[in-house]
Amino acid sequence: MENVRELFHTMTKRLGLLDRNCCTVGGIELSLVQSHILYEIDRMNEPSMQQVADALAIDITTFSRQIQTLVKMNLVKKTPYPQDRRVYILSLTPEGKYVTAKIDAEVNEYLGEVFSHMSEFERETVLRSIRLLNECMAKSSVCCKPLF
Amino acid sequence: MENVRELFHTMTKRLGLLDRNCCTVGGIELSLVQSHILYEIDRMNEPSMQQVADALAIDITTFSRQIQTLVKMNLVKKTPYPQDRRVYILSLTPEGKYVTAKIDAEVNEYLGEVFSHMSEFERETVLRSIRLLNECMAKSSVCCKPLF
DNA sequence: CCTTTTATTTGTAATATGCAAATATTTATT
DNA sequence: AATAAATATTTGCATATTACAAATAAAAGG
Repeated sequence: MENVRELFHTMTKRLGLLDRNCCTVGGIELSLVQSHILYEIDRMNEPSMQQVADALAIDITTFSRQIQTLVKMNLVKKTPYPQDRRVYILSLTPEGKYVTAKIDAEVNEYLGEVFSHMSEFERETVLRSIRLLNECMAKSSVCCKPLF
Repeated sequence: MENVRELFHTMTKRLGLLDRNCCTVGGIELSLVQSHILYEIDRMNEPSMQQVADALAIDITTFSRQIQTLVKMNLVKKTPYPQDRRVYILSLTPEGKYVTAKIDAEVNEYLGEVFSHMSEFERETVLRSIRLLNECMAKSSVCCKPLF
């Protein structure tokens, strides 16, 4: 199957770099992990700690401390969940929303630039390919299946 | 541009998980970073410390210590470079080669399984898409350009 | 020669990680 | 209802990772 792994390796390396370069907003500097946490919280619907940690495959104890940091930075809010008092619901503060949106815009701008080197047809093909790849990864029993 | 970032986010998250799950060979447990270092050393031609660190965009001081660990684990060999005595050439020990090959096989097996959920045509399309994407990222001035 | 640049290592301090155990609360079982 | 088992989250602790600044050593330039 030729150099498939190299293809993927190159891609993830570059996308990872892009991701890393998009972690600074104004005066605030985030780690990659922190930026991913904000992204997930924004995307999920009133998630609990455990749910976000699972979605990111981060150990819950590490996650707990990361959240403490993000709360101190005033980017994340922890709300006790009345129906189950063991649980905390996570949400973004206005500042957290702003930062997350800013990062999102930056990533999208970069991706837009990358796609600007393609024709409309190529762009559609690439996006369809990634969608298909994601579906197949979800189907696969080897790795991602149990989590997503 | 729709949910492009989400598409990429999902993909990199899953590929990252796959990568993480492929770091244990026999009794040896590697961190993700260490597995990437072995991969790069294997791929590059008699690289120096600096070259590998640059390729992986790892800070050279961090890299230096990672290499010390890998040398202690008997996976990597550092050879002084006669033409420039500041430089060390990195290579894999037989054990390092074995571990690297094993990881490679495991990753490829997983990728093969993912692709098994596609038709031949889809598979070709996806691989062509990733190749194209890599080319366009290389062209882009926003992020990866200077490094690769 | 002497200064500057480059490759690598070490000092040090901050941060991240994850296992084990603690705490609090809910659910299940008797 | 009382007790046991399960779940969500936090802390203790030991280790690993990270990166800036400075040290060392060798090469290159003037």
